[in-house]
This record gives sequence, structure tokens and C-alpha cells, in this order.
Amino acid sequence: MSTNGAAQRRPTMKEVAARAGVALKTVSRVVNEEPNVSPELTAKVQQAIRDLNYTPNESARMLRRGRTGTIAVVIRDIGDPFFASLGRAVEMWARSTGSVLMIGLTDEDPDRERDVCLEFVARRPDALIMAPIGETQDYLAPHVDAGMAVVTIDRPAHGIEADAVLADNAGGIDQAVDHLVKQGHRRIAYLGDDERIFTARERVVAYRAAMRRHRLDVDEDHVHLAEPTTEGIGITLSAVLDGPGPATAIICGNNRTTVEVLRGLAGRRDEIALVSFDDLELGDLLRPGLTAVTQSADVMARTAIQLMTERLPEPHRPGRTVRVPVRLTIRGSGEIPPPP
Amino acid sequence: MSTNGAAQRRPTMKEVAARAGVALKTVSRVVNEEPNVSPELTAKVQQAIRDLNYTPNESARMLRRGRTGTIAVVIRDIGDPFFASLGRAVEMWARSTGSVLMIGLTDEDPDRERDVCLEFVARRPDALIMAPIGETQDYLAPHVDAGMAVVTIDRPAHGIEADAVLADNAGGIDQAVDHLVKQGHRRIAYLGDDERIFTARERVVAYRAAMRRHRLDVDEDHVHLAEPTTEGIGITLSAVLDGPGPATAIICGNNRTTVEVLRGLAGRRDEIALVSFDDLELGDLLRPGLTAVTQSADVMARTAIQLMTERLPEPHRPGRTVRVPVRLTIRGSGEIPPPP
DNA sequence: CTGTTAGCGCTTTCAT
DNA sequence: ATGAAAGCGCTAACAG
Repeated sequence: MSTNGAAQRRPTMKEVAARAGVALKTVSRVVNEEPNVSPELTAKVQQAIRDLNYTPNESARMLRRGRTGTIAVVIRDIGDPFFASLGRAVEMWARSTGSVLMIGLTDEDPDRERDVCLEFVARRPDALIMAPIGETQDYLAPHVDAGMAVVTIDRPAHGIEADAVLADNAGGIDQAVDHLVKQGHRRIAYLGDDERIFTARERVVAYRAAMRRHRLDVDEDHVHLAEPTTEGIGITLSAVLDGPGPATAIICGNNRTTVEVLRGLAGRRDEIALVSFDDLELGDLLRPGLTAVTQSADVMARTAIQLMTERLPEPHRPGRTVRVPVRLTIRGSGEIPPPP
Repeated sequence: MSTNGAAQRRPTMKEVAARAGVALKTVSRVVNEEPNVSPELTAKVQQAIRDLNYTPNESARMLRRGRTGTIAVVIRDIGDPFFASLGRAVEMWARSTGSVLMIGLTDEDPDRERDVCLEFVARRPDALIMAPIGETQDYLAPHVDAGMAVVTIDRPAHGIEADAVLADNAGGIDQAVDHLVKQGHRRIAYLGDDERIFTARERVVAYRAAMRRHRLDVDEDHVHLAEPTTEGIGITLSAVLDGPGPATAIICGNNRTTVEVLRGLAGRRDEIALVSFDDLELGDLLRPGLTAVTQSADVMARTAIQLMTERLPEPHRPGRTVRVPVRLTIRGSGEIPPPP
């Protein structure tokens, strides 16, 4: 190990050139594996690179080239299985192309989203993949104009030309409601996220439509839309289960709500049917297993990457939207019948 | 939205200066909030910045300054709750200092670790936080010499001067074994990860020592060390539970093994005590709840960040190692008594 | 095949 | 308080 006490500047291409006795540009050629360098010089340069432990300075390269080889990903939370899958897929693709991945977390806060995005675009990522929350992403417009490819996932962007990969929210909710109705449920509650969130909105609208389709009344005490918190869900569950005409089944509009609902339900003895929109990582290990509308995070991620790679060469093409189908995974919690 | 069809270069500081009728340097001063700019010029410059939608080019800045304001994080998987917590904590810290976070995933493959790290160091991150796997990280030495702060988490680095944040693996295993012995178990199996992994090694050694301390024989058919796979665990569980003198309790050396074991156990009717080293995100929702040796990912992350910030100003100080305590979280699976 | 020159967009240094 | 010049480390464009 060459670690020693003294601070040491990193060697530059110039120093490599000096040591190898060649011109700067020859080193550049070797480093970038450009053709037209004789084997002898190549060897000399490589030796010098090894001797000096030279590694190219990407900042300089980026500045000169105009391309940074960087993909920015802006999501709510890194631990959410959906976004974790997205991150994995993008990371894998990035590495395969020699790019790196910057990750920013918004925690569903529009101001943070803006801050993070502005911090990122200063670094001129080639592409930005995000799950937008804010009303508008128009602050990205100059960068989109300058060629940055933006692809959104889970929700569409506003104020910029971007591609979007969305889940079939309405279809998923339809399946959930149909499934519960088929089990004999008529009083089906819907607990979703804050209506300001695009997916939350699409899903609750679909829920109401599906109930109407089945000619079932929606008890407004059975519809709750808020950011899920442990305390909030406790209160919500009381309203849903302890009132007159209590719900016999619950649809959770997102997996964070599902987690809190499961925790809240753990303290009760009534068996309530439950269908979750979006799966939990270990949904199969729960008893009963979690019946869930499953979004294929992987398919969505791949789709996003594909749209991005297609957009990269022609950044000014019109935005496309792809809807990815979802499917109902039946594991037990959604098959609990209503009490007689 | 200013999005239009034509590709558009991003404005540079020079153009802002021209538009504001000032020198380049004055714009630089305003952008960097340096003192000694008259209010009038400041206003003019800010107006020009707004008119042009100017955002500074971080690549150029980095090149000039030598500091990149970038933190690199290299971990196995983004979805693992332990690493997700780490990522969250580092991201939060990074944003608070105006840095950004690059994330690389190794999937526990030493070659990928090396590739990812080399890709990253080319971008000259100010600090690198990693959970190392490979035998040695000496390929980072030139960059450590040049002032990059390296802090490892979960496992120590080799071949470079770095700080390390490690869990008290032996203490955790001691607690697990003691707990199971107290429930009356004598045939306790240990299923861990590949012994090449530092934590796996520390933990299995501690398991043997703890068993010895209790004067319990270790049945070698009850000790399995391998990367957890669904098929592998099936075979392992047969060996552990279907042989003569079957184990009555299992300690899982890491949470991925735990997941697979839980899946494998789901198909069996015997009730086996189970203690997991490292928690699952929804360990409290399982029935029985998962009894686990809990590492405080958050404490470890904070510690890593602290070590990093301390190392940043004096990158050549000797490496420190901090052991973070773990604790046993009792939720049911570890309290199943042995069959009579 | 190899080298020279210019300059990416910014900050640093030094004048004014 | 403001500005001009130099140059960070590299690659693009050209010349030999």
C-alpha cells in the first residue's frame, strides 16, 4: 500500500505524457482507446499510467465533452421496494454504459424535489429519472431545452416535455374492487394517500367509479385520503371499523398505508379483508399473505430506461406516456369473506 | 414553459456578464455570494441570471476548485433495509451541505465493487462510504493519498487508511445463543453467509464460541455458510431439520438468509425457534413476530458520517474503528420452546 | 501515426 | 469595488 503521510496531488495526463516521453494527446488516445497509436507507445503510456497510478479526471473530461455520463434519479425514498427496484435497474444500466448514478430523495416534499433537482441539473446529468410530486417541473425547462432527457415514473411531469411511465391505476383498482365484491363484500373502505398526489387521485377516482359500477354506495366515512402515519391510521381505522355499518373490506391505495393499516389491524381481533395497491417486499410471508395489486417495478424501470435511451439522441421529441399493466396477486388477505 | 423545438445551449457565465454589462468575475462573485459587490451590480446580475435561466456549470467549478461536493456510496443493495437507512442518512447529510450522492451497487461481487469504485474515484468524490467485500481496497490508495476520505461500514477495508463502523457481531450472536439456550434449546443451528464475508466470519466464530461456552455440541450438519438462495436454503433446511437429532432452533446470520428460511419454513408444519441477525423491515408484522438482533442502521450511518466529516479536513490521520452495539428485539419467533 | 493549439466554464490571482 | 488574465485537466480540431 502506497499510503503515506503526505498529501499528494493526483497525477495528470501531462505528467503521464512526460514520464512516457510522448505528447499529451497520445496519452489521451491511449486512455480513450482511440485507434492509431503504435503498440510501442501504447505500452509505454500504459506503463507510465501504472507507475503513476494515474486515473483520468472525470470533471475535466465532462467539461470538455459536454456529456457527463451521469444519470440523476429523484425519488421519494430509497427503501420503498418500488423505488429500490427502480434504483437497481437504473444503476445496472448506468454501469453497463459507464455512467454513474446520482440519487436524490424527496420524501414527497415538493420543495425538496425542487432543491434536489436544481442541485442535480447544475451537474448536467445526461438524463433525469424522477417520480414528480410538485405541481410543475418547469424549472427544468432550460435543461430540457439544452438536451437533458427527462423520464418520469409513477406520475407525469408538468411544464416540460418528458416521457412518463405510469401504472394502470384504474385497472388495478377495478381488479381490487371486483375481487372483493366477488367475495361478497359490499362495504369496502378505501384508504389512500393525499389527493394532491397523482396516483392517489387516479386511484380514488377509480375506486368511486368501480363502486358505482357495482351499484354500491360509498360511505364517506370509509374513504380517507392522507399521508399515512401510525396515529392517523389508528383514527381512520376506528372510523372505518367502529362506526355504524362498518366496512368489511379495505383497499389500501399504496404500500405505506398498507403497512400502517396492518400494524393497526394487528391490535384488533376482527378479520378484515385487505387488498393493497402495490406490494410489500415480504407480502408472501405475512399470515394471511397479502393480496395486492402488483406493479411490476422492474417492467416500469426497464420501460423508463428504454424511453430514456430513445430520448437521449433526440431530446426534443414530444413526450410519450406508457401505461404499464398491473395484476392482482392473491395470497389470502383479500379472500377473507365478510362476516355472515 | 420555455420549451421549444430547437436545441439550445445553456447560457454561460460569460453570457450573463455580457447581458448584465459587467465582467465575468462579477457574475462569479454574485453567484458565489462573495462580498464586495455593489447592490446595483448584484441586482443587474441577478436579473440577467433570471432572464437567461442561468445555472452554473458544476463540472467547470469542480475542475477549477478541486473539490467536487460529491459523496460516493458503494453498497450491496439499495433495497436492503440496512443499506437503505445508510443511504437515506447520507443523502440527508449530503443535501444539507450542498453535496450530491453517487450510489453504486456491488451485489456482493468483489469485481463489481472494484469497477464501481474506480468509476467513482475518476469523478473525485470528496468522500467514499462503502461496505467492502473484496480482499483489498488498495486500488483506492492513490486517491486516499490525494485526500479522499474513506469510511467503511459493516466491514473494514484493507490496504488503505480508512475509518470503519462495525456492528458488535460477537455480542449480538452471544445474545442470540444465550436467549435460545434460556428457552431450553440445545440443538441450535446456524445458517450464515459465505465465510469470505467479514461479518459472516465474525458471526459464525462467535456462534461456535457461544455454544462452547454453554457446553453445547455443534452438529456440523447444523452449520451452513453460503450465499442464501431459495433452492440452497431448501436443502439446508432438510439437513438441519430432517436429520437425526434435528435442530430445534435456528440462528440466521443475516437478513437475506432469514427471508429465505422463513419462506422455506412456511411449507413445514414444525414450529422452529428463529432468531435473525439483522432485522426485516416488517419483522413486527410477521406471525410470530421476528425476534432479531437489531443493528441500528441509523446509529451506524450517523457514526460513519461523523467519522467522515472528521476525516475530511485531515485525510491522512490514522484509521479509527468504532463498534456499534446491537440489541435483541424479542417479538415471538425466538421464544418458541423446543418440542418436549 | 503523432503532436500542437485552442478552449470547455469556471475560480484564482493579481491589478486597478 | 471591479476587472483582466491565467489556468484547472482534458478532448476536438487540425497540422505534420
